[in-house]
Order: sequence, then C-alpha cells, then structure tokens
Amino acid sequence: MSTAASRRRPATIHDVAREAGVSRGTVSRVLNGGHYVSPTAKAAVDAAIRRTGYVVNRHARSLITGKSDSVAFLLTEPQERFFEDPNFNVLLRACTQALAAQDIPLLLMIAGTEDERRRNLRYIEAGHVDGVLLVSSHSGDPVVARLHEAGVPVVACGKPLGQTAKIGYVAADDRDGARDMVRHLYASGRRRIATVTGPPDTPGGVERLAGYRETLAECGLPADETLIAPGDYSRVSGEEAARVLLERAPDIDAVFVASDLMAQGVLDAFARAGRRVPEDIAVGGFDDSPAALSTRPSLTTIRQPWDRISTEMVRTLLARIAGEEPAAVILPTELVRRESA
Amino acid sequence: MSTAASRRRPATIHDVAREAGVSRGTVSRVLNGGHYVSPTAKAAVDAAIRRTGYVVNRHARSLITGKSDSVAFLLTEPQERFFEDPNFNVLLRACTQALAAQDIPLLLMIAGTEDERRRNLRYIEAGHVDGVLLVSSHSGDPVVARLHEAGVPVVACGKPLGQTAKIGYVAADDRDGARDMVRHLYASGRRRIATVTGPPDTPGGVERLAGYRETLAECGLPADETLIAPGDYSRVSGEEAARVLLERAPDIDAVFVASDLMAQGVLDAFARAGRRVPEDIAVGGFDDSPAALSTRPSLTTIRQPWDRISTEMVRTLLARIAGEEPAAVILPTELVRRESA
DNA sequence: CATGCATCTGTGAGCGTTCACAGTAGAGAA
DNA sequence: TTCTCTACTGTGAACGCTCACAGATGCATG
Repeated sequence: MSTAASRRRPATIHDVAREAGVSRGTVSRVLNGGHYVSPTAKAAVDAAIRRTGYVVNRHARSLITGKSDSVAFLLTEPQERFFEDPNFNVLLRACTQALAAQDIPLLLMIAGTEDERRRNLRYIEAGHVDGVLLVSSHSGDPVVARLHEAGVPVVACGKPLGQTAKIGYVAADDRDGARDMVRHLYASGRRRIATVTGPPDTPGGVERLAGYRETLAECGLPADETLIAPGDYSRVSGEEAARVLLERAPDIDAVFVASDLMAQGVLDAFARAGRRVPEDIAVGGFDDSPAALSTRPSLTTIRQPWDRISTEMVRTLLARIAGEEPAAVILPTELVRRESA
Repeated sequence: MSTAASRRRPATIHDVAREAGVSRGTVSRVLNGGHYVSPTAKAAVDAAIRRTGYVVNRHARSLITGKSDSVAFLLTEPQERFFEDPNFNVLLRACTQALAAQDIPLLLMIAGTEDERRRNLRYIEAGHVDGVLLVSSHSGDPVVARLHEAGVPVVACGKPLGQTAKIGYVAADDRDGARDMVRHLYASGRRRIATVTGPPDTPGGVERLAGYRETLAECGLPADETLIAPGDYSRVSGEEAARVLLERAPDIDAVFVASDLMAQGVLDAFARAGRRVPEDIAVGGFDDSPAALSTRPSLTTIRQPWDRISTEMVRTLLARIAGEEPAAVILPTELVRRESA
C-alpha cells in the first residue's frame, strides 16, 4: 500500500457490543429505533458507538432485510434534452437533498440508448434499489410498464401519458399555468395570441395547449389553428416556430411559449425580424428556468415549483415503498411578471 | 399487496446450481470469469442462469468481498454554480455512462452545506463506495484531505489547489487553452486585450490568467493590470467585470473571458454600452458550453473535452481502486471559432 | 403464592455470496 | 504400475447484520 492511511478494518456490531458490555441484539435494537432497550444499555451502546466510530454495514443489513435503502433516479430522455434543459438540474439536486435528509443515497441512471435502458432495468428489477424516481416524458415509454409489472415502487415526474398502469406521479398544474399566462396576456390588451407548443407526446405539451385553447374560448377569442406552432422544447425549435408564426400570422401581438428554452429562441427570432418585445409582441414562457432571467428583455413566465415537486416526489416514493397506494400530486404554478409581457 | 405483480423471491445462486446440476462453487466461478470451469459446466450454468433469470445479489457479494462495486460522484460546490453551470451536466452524464459500461452504479452526492458534507463523508468513510469522483474547486477544501486520509481512492476534476496530499486528477490544459485564445485575438489584429478572470482559488482562475499573461508577454504587449477584471464564473459577475473594464480602459478591442457563462454577461454589458461585437471589441470565452451557441453573436471559445475528461476520470479512478498510483492527466483544449472573435 | 403481563436481554439461525481447501479424475512421465 | 501434475468440482466457513425466540426480571393482579 502506498496511500496515506491503510484502511483499518472497520468496527462491527460485535465490537460495539463487547465495548458496551451488552449483546449484539441490544446494539441492533439501539440502531433500529431503540425500543425495548433500557436507558442504561442505550447510553452504553451510544458511547461505545462513538468510541469505536462504528458505522453500520449496509450490505450486511440489506442482505437480511432484503431492502437496499437506496433509490434510483432514472432519466429516460433523449440526451440533448438533458444537456439543454436546466430543469433537470434543479430537480436532480432537490431530490438528492430530500433523500440525503433521510440518509438514502440516490443512484443516478441515464437511459438514452436502448442498451442503457436494458442494463438499468435489469439492475432495478434485480431489486438493487427500493424504488425509482422516474423522469420520462414519452407517452408509451415501455420502462414505466416494465417497472410497474416488476412490482417496483415508482413515482414519475409529470403524468405518464398513455399508460394504463396506475402509477404515482407528481406534476405541476400545467393546464392552470397555461390559463394564467394566457389570461395575463389577454388582460394586458392582447387579442391575437399565438402559442408555441411542446411535443404532443408529453404531458406539458398536451396540457399547456389545452389551457391555451380553453382560455381563448373563455375570453371569447376565436379558435385559430394558424396561431398554433409546434415545438419540441428545444431552443432552435422555438426559433423556427416563431418564424412560422410571423409568416402565417404577421399581426400577432402575443405568444405563449410552452417552455423558457423555446422562448429564448422566439425572442431571438423576433429580434432578428425587427419586432420589439413587449411593445409589438408580448412573449410569455413556461418553467421559470434560470435562463428566463438572462434573456433580453427578461422573460415573463410560469414558475414550476421544482423544489416542492422534488420533495413531494421523494415523500410519495417513500410512502409507496412503505406500502401506501400510488397517489397523484398536482402542485400549483405561479405567474412571474418580468419585462417580456 | 395491491401492486400488479407481487415481487417473487428472486433466484439465488443455489437455484442456479440445482437447475444446472452443479455446485454453488462452480456457478460462482462462472460468474467471476469462468476460470477452472469445464465447457460443459459453463454451458449448463449459463443456460440455468437464463432460465431462472438469475441476477447476482450485490449485497451478499459486497458483504464478503468488502467492495461495494459502486462509486460516488461528490460535488462540493456552492449551489448556484451547480444550477447555472451547464458543464456539470455534461460531466455528470458522461461519468454515468462510462461507469454504466462497467456495470458500476454512480451515487450522486451534493455537499453544499456543512451538514451535507459531514453526512456524505461519513457515508464514504464507512466504505460504502469504492472510490470518489470529486468535483470541488475551492483551494484547501477539507474534503480532499479527509478522503485521502481515510484511504479512499479519489480522482478530482481539475487540479486540487493548495493540497499537499498527492491525489490523482484529470484536467483540461487551462493555461494552453488561454494561450490559444489570446494568440487568436492577437493574430486577428487586437492590441488592447483585456481579460475577465475566474476565482483565484480555482485552478481555472489561476491557470487561464497565467496563460493570458504569458501570451501578452510573448506577443510583446505591455502588462497592464487595469486590463484584468475579476469574476467568479457567474453571468452577473461577467456583466459587472465588463462595466469595470469599459470604465477603466475604454479603448480595449478584445476581451478574453475565463468562462462562457461570464462571457454571456460581458456580451450583454457591451450591447447595452453600445459596443459592437466583434467589430469594436472581440470577445473570447472558455468552456464551449451549450450557451456559447445561443449568444448573439455566437461565441468564439475554447472547447474543454468534457467527454474525454469524464472517461479519463472514470478510467483513472478504476485503476486507482485496482491499486495503481495516483496520476495526473492533462487533456488538450481546442479553439472553436465562431462570430464573436 | 401463583399467574399474567410488560419490559428488557442474549442466542442461534440464516440472508446469498465468495474463498480457501480438500478432493477427484485423467493424462503423461518415471 | 505408481507418481505427479493439471484441470476441474464440491464443501464448509465466513462476511456483518437482523429477526424470531427463549429467558429473565419486576410488578401488579387474582
């Protein structure tokens, strides 16, 4: 060995027991809640643990309990989206934190390719994790069904589309957020309100468009399909959609864009076309991602409560693991007014 | 139970042995390389494994081998940076992939607060992971020393500053990258070349500034401290630095900015001050982050080979775990010419 | 004084692996 | 034939923990 300290053999529950003058069983009881342990014994064990620097061996524990005390964060998304989309960062970080508070490690799994998906599924189905935080937007993602079939507790981020299986999920109220934004545009006097949608196989794509349509009807504005341009959440798709809109309907005075990233592209396209925002056209985004602050002008948007979404996902998953039924949690969004609308 | 499939008791090595008509030992040997196993026996075991759907129980294995066959990705950074900096995404994803290829799961640990740091260290020092991929930039980060002291194999991303302990790391050639950029600015005719630096307690902050200084000297340009403005890698710090530079040295015709994120801020500030890029002032960034493509004008920058950095980190760590000495790996950067310079 | 109950404690078994070791069979050498 | 060597195989003993169970103690109740 050449490293500084040779790793000493770590203390076991035996060492602690001997040190404290009690049996293994008593130490184990102290470790697991301390019920049926006399105060004296508990104190002795606590002291012994501190003296020996004992830390439980999770492998040994898992071997007998059959639980791993860890959960997977499984991302089944095309790579690009993970690279580009700052939402994942926020979600991932918040989940890690919420789990860390319970001393549960998070295994990060990314299944971009078919091969990675197979590998990850095998790992999960082998029971190496107690549950899965799933981030996947494709409707009909086979992973969802597979996991459900295998009996692995799952909580998805966003409502899984086209899924017959009943699985738990946590989502922001996309439809309501969209309504808020379109109402806001209407309230500020806009009457030719277009939209750039998300992909139709994602909950956000579907729901935000639905919210847009509902609100137009509610405000008495005519439904006009030329005002609807498709996007795929990427920046460039926003740019392209904006070009399409300007060509098809040059008289638009507002656009509700289904993601901030696309809104960046829209702003660029408008700038290049010489349209002023918000004077000529108001632009509303969705997400309140960090990018929304750095656009010029800064972006009026719908805030998704990522911190709450994450903590709810973790809470729901742990409850699920503990045996509760799958539940759906819908969280409210919030309109953030900035310069673009 | 209400879930679809009740989790069946998974097959053990015993089941496979019985099914194949051999002993546990033989199955174990097949699992671990297949040496000293007859072709007949191996075939029988392989078939039995396929039939039973056997997957090794890693807890049982770890219990006896003393290895966890997993590694931690430990991030000890102020939160904001993780949120904002797209580099982490790329690094994290590539590391996950490189590890997945070896069937080694990655535990994500984020130590923003002192409490999280303690918790994560305790976990790592308990031997729950075989090694650590460390992303930490603060010079004198106590985590580095603690891990080294505990004898845990560590590979850092970027050279750990102010560290007496000899630990392995993988880094891009910051200094050389900076030189390339400044030479490029010089070659395009610029003679008043300023710089916005990274934090002085990070390797990137130090080395990129050193490269800048060296190249100025090499080109015969005078060293002028008023041309050096400090930043902290954040967008706003770039904006602020640009303002400072314009005030102190209004005649600058180029700026080398030590990160793309800061370069965004610089571009904004210049746009607001009415300076055209690149006509009046050329701007060069560093990182080639996704954001570099979406600025207006697009950003000329230095590409850090994140994919190679990640694979090298993983390779080095696994070698380290296998008993090799710590090594330093320096990877070349590349100048990416776009519109801003 | 026996009985019951609640609280506490120690003991053995077993979780699913790997590893060291003992053993078997067959080939080739003496 | 006998011995040695190599290729292969099976068997117990661990690894460090939890869990079920059996005892032990003290106290209230009949």
